[in-house]
Amino acid sequence: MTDEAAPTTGRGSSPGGGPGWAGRRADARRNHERIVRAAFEVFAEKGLEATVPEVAERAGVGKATVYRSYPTKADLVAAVALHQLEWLQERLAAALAEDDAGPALREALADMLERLAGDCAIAEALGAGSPVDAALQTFVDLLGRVVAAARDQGAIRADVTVTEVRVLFGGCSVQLTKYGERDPAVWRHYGELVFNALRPA
Amino acid sequence: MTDEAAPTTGRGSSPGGGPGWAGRRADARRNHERIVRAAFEVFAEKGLEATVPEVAERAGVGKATVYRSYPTKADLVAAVALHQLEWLQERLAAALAEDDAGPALREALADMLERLAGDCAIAEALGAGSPVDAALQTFVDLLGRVVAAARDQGAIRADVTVTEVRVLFGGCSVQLTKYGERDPAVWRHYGELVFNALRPA
DNA sequence: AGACAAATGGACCTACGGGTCCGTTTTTGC
DNA sequence: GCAAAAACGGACCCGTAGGTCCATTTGTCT
Repeated sequence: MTDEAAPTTGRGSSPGGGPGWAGRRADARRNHERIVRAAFEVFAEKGLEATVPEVAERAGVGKATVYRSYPTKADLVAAVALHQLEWLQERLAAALAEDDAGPALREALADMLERLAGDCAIAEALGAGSPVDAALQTFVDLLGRVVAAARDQGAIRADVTVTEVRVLFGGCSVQLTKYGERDPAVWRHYGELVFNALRPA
Repeated sequence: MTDEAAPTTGRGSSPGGGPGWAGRRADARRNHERIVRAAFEVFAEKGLEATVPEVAERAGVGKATVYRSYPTKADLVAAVALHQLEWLQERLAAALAEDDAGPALREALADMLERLAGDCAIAEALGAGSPVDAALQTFVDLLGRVVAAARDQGAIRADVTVTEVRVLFGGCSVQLTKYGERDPAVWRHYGELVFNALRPA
């Protein structure tokens, strides 16, 4: 049953792009759309503790329909997180292309946190042992390169590690979510704080 | 005798030296000790997701015995968190007594994180909506005073808020726990990073 | 030692969430 | 319009964890 449709490792969750979705029935594709959107909303509002039935109800479909597209809850989370991760990676790639690595990192951090405002799912999934470990690796690699560039230019301390940035960045996400902070401007501000933490003495 | 001291349905979920413990049987008090210690260990190792049966087993007692002292799991968590919170508050009080507010804050942050190394329970409970809200208020008040002092002396930026410190501090705790970092020295280092984030431009 | 209350712990109940099954409905190709 | 295939979704199973009950044990007091 269900051949390549089930993204066991969180694969072709992007609608319209996956070739595996070619032969699918129209209503199936439509429902799939709604499920992803519902999952994003629900996880954003209530965190990863939100239940699959909850997502199903929000999407207006049955539990089984959700499980057909995503065999396990982790797959569903991964799909949502992956969507955001892609955006973050693009943002980091853009930062990497800039000349002044310091401001590039600073703005990237602010932009990324602003983007994550109110999105528990990715925030919690950014930690270790998440269901998107593979994709996370790419993200971390990119982040590492941006950090290295800033370090080489002396914009941040010479002993700053990617892990440090990750911890501070992820920590802010989780905490802001916990506090129910929804204002993107505030999230953005924390991006600057994180950058400040890295500045040379 | 000993009938005057709340014979049945003990109820009191907040032990810890209260007068209500006077007439208790010796073994009861001893078990209670073990339960608290076990809860601390288990929560520290596995986070708040650890189960009550797990704590009971570690303590070498039955589930019901745990529930007799702490009617609900939240009470148990609160007891453990409270213990750590007291230490943190004392540390902040000490910082408040120092002259140089900047270094005082910096060292306090480092000491506190060092103390929290590997202790998921308090880390997770430090967020909003925790079962120790009341005690947390005191903690936040104290932290606020230390921050204010540092701010007044120009050791940190003039627009730093307690919330910012709390978010960064709590964020580090949660993330470091998630990553399984156990080295107190590393935790300590993050305390310095947090302080750095607050420095004036 | 003996008796009584305090304390214990294993059996038990219940709620809930992840995940599956299968009869029914909807698309689609002819 | 019709049949086959695809998709649906409500009913169902199961494991787990919070919380309760009561027969039995154990400490304490005389």
